[in-house]
Amino acid sequence: MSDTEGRRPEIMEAVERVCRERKLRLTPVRRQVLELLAEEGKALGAYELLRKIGGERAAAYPPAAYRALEFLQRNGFVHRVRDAKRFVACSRPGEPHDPVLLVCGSCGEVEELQAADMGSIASGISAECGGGRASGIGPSESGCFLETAHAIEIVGKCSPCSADRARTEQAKE
Amino acid sequence: MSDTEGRRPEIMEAVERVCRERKLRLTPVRRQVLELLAEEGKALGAYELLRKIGGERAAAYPPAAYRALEFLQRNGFVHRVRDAKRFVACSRPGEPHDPVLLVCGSCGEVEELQAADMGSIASGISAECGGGRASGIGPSESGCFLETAHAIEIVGKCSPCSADRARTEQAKE
DNA sequence: ATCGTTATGAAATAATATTGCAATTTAGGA
DNA sequence: TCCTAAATTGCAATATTATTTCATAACGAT
Repeated sequence: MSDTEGRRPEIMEAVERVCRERKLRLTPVRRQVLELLAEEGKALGAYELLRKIGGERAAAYPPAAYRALEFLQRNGFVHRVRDAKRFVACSRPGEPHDPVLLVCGSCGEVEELQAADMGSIASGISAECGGGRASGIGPSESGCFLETAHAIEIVGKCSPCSADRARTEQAKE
Repeated sequence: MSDTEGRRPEIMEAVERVCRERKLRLTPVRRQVLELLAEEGKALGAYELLRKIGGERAAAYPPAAYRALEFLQRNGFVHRVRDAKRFVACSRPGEPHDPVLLVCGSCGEVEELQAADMGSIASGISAECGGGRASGIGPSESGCFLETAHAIEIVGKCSPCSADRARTEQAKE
């Protein structure tokens, strides 16, 4: 169901390697947050993580979670799912890729796709001003638009939720 | 700079027409919220709108804004910019289109593009299960993913902010 | 006119996220 | 080894965004 479900060891290993290479400090809190996300294999909220990492006490200390998440995000180990106000472990930590997050508007499930074409379109938008306008995206009025590390999110309805909906509609008759 | 700047009359007229056609109730609060968004021509937060629509009193009453925004959104007159936690008037109210919102991560400016190819890729993802997989996006592991009315957002850096950044970098030398 | 639906008023509170400052730890150079 | 600058953490307070609940009012179709 999820991209990272059951891949915790693999993901942790990859992240540890990257941190060694880039001399990043994967401190206990940061590691724990990442482990939780990789383990669960789904998007979790900051306060959900807080409750998990420290019992009652840490639950009252939001910045701990946000700081760890900020670090993990900045280094490409975690994606922030803005639509769902959640965070999800990256399925390809450290590797260059073009993530597209499919967010279910009903249940909040998030799936990470790798989208070559989507990425190239985004690059088209974000390429040098006036250039790279392939793919039918028109010129931006405000000119140049540089893409950052943010993932593109697409909100829709996942398979189980679509099924639920169909069942509900049917039940109405 | 913005898509709707200076287009308030045009937009209001279009929305009024659509509401008549579809028998939607464009009540005073809803109209006022839309007018503000169309007038400003940029994305505004719910509490910003609240302060504008009712002085001190209404400022204390969030649901008024959220309810109006929910109506406007549901009917395609306003886009919710989740990344920026803002709302922006749709540049093509009532018309079928494939909006892509370019959100500046620095200043929060939002620009609405019409993206035929982006739209078709999204449709590819969201088409009937197993079908419509053009454009290089692979099949979703979770199967079918139906697109909703949500706009796709791409976060980057707008032209002025890029210039600011360049100037700052230069200043450091 | 009345009934069901839809919209508004109001208070409270939930959920998410940030700021500022002090204390500590760490990495790297003198 | 010691020192220093930078990064990280602890902690309190608070800001910002969004929703829930219940009651009242307006609307629109019969």
